[in-house]
Amino acid sequence: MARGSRSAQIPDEADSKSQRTRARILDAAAHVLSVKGYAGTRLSDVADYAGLQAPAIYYYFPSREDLIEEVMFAGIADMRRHLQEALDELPDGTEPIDKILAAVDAHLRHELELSDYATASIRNSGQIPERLRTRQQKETNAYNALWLRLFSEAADAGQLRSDLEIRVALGLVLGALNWTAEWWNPRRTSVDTVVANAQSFVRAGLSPASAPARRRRGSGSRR
Amino acid sequence: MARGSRSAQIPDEADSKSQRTRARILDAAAHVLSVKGYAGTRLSDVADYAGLQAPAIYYYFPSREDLIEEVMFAGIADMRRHLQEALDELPDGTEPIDKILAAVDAHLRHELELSDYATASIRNSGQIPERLRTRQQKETNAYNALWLRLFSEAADAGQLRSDLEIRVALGLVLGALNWTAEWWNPRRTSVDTVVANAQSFVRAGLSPASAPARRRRGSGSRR
Amino acid sequence: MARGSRSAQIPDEADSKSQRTRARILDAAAHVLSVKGYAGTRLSDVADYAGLQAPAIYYYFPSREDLIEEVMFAGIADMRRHLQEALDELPDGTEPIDKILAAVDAHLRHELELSDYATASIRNSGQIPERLRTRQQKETNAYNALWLRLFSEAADAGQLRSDLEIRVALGLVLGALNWTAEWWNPRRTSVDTVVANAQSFVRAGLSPASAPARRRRGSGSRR
Amino acid sequence: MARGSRSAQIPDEADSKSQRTRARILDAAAHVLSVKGYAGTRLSDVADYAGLQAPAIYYYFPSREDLIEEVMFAGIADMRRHLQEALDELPDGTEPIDKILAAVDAHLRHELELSDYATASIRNSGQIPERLRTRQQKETNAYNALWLRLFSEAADAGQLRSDLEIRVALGLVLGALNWTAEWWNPRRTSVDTVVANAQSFVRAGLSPASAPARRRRGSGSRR
DNA sequence: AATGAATGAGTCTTCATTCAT
DNA sequence: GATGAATGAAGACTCATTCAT
Repeated sequence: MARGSRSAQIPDEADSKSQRTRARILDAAAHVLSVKGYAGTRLSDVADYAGLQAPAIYYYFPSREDLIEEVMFAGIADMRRHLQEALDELPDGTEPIDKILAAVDAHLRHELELSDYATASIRNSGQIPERLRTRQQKETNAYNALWLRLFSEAADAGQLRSDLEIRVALGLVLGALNWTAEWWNPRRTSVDTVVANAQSFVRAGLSPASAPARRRRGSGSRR
Repeated sequence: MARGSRSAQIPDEADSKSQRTRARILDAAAHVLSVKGYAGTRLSDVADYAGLQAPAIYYYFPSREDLIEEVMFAGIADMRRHLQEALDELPDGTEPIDKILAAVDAHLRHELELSDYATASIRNSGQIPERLRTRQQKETNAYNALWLRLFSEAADAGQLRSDLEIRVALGLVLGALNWTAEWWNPRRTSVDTVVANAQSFVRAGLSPASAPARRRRGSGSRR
Repeated sequence: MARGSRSAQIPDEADSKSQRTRARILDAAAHVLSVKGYAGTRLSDVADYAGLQAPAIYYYFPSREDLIEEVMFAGIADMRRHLQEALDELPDGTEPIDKILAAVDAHLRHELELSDYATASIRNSGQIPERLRTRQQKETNAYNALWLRLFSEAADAGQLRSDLEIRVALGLVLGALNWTAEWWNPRRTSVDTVVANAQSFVRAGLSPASAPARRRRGSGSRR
Repeated sequence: MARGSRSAQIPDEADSKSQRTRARILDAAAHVLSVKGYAGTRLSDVADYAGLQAPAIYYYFPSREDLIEEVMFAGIADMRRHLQEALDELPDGTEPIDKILAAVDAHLRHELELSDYATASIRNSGQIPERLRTRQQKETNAYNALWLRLFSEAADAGQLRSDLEIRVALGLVLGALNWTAEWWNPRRTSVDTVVANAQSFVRAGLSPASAPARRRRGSGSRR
């Protein structure tokens, strides 16, 4: 259930013992948050999970809210970085629709493989109090802007069906992706299968019917 | 933000003053639950929203947990009834894919127009403690079974692309629908638009490419 | 466990339906009080036991405290009346020690056979708040005065051992009697046996050793 | 009114500051319990008496019930230990009746001098809910068994009047002793006086009349 | 004469947070 | 760096009491 820690993904984050403890607390908070929700996240549970006593958390974070805010922020911030990197790696001239499929791949793999942070961030975005949202909101907007640009480019290239409204279509796609965390069972389906199905579903769901169902050239998937 | 009360939807539920108060409390709980999450739902907030004092709740429900359990259960139970009724109304001989589109219509309209219950139920299904899940779980399974049958029939009729795994595709579709509650803004998009986009997206996303994109005959939408 | 109601013992107390309901509430309160103690006595339990709803009690008593006060008062008041009557029935010239034995008989039978009131009164005398004690205190003093007179007369007649202090001896005797409610099991020992043992114990415990252990002439027991 | 703390009586119980605080809470609970009764015992009163805030109690005890259960248990457990020690100190060959008198001495002094625990235990034994009784019940049975053995030995030695039933006589004696806590006023009578009177009363009350009233040789009394 | 419905006060309990060590 | 001990604020729940019917 618990998935990879952030520090393992991000260079220059695991240094001194102190920083490692801090990371352990963040990871624990992300995990508890993704399971219990904002209001249900108790510092004692986080501390248990991190292997220390609750008051120790205060050595690293000024308050419960700050800790949670950082987890939520890291959730989308990492997601955005991950997506940006995936897009940057695409060769010039990649078709808009293939960029979208690459984004589907990046989003899903990050959500399912890498991080309680993503789940925490996704599940609790509607429940945290306003005052914790500022940084997260900006990052979310930036993330959505990335996606929106992809969709706009696809629309401009005639690769988006004309009966779809861009924003609505984007909401539906992101929903399909975000929700996987709720039902995906790694023992029944591999991540690869989920990714492949999602890409197929999204491509067909968005593309104009006239477009011959070209075999995709692996551009959106790393394997 | 607050949407229709259950009792307005369900006949024989709004009778005596007592029953109306009980319904008001349930509606309030559904609303708070959908916004604040399981652990964040305070009886005092529910009471405020229902226009009475917190202890009055105990006149109608034995405990906070019982109240919440009933909301969660009612959430999917109503959803299932709503979907079942929508399917029952379809004319014999309706194509499998059109049944799915009708289900998309029913699901979305219930979620967006009718009920905090659905949102409460959807958002909190992963957060409530085990002991509150029994009834809800059964109902959820039954609901999913309804959908699964639709997808199976579509697959048998060759109306589902062969590169899609039924269960994965279903998860993606339900995710796209469930997530709408998170981003839909009634002031920017009408429910009809969301429904139309979702139906178009789902039809195209599932159907074999060869299938000519027939204009849908309104079978899935009642308006 | 529940023993006789007061009204059955006291003439002119069971009249109209209203008065019977009032008596039922008092009896119920005495019962609950004797089992749960002062603070543990809830009006809802009293109401259950009396076969009505809690608010109905307010038709007969201004408050919980008034109800309890009346039970406590009735407890010793009845006890005193009962003892007084028993003493009044004794023939002139009854020996002081035999009067004490008659009192032992009266006290025990009232406590064990007749009344939750006595038990309630005895068990809770130390726990009720000061302001409820006034009437009860006076009655208790009067009751103790009755006993004290008996002991004084016995002392004057040389029927109390000189190494006993009157008040201490009285405390011990009343303790032996009062405590029977805590251990007596009607299925193992008859009231008659308890009374006989108590009389024997008290007579021997108080009388000067020189006094030949006369067979008692039944003066202290009516059966 | 408040009497000695347990820890003062029991070696190896007053150690670290933490243990002393725990002991203070127990002492306070015993005191409140002996005055207010089971249902009337508020954690806030206990906390006041112990000189801390109510929630601090939860640092030492999992719940109000656990705290009370421990007080009740300690009440008789200490009593039994105290009695056992007193009996163990008696020289071999002590007459059965003198053992009983020694037990009277031990019981009374513990009850009057040492402990709110005894009073709490005695007064509330009938009022606490079943689930708190398990340990206490066992200890009470063991305590009563000690006394019963003493009475049996006395009966076997012909030192108990034949018109007394052992169990009834024991009930009367323990009642006389237990009840002293209800009336004893240290400003009017010394503990020694109460003990002396009780021993005299019990010896005479139990012994066969034929037995010449030997002067007791102080075996049962410390003076 | 009695009840259904509701409330206000109070109690237990949890939990973030502090602080001395 | 971390913990044991403690606190204040808040929340669920109980219960005596009220009031309209």
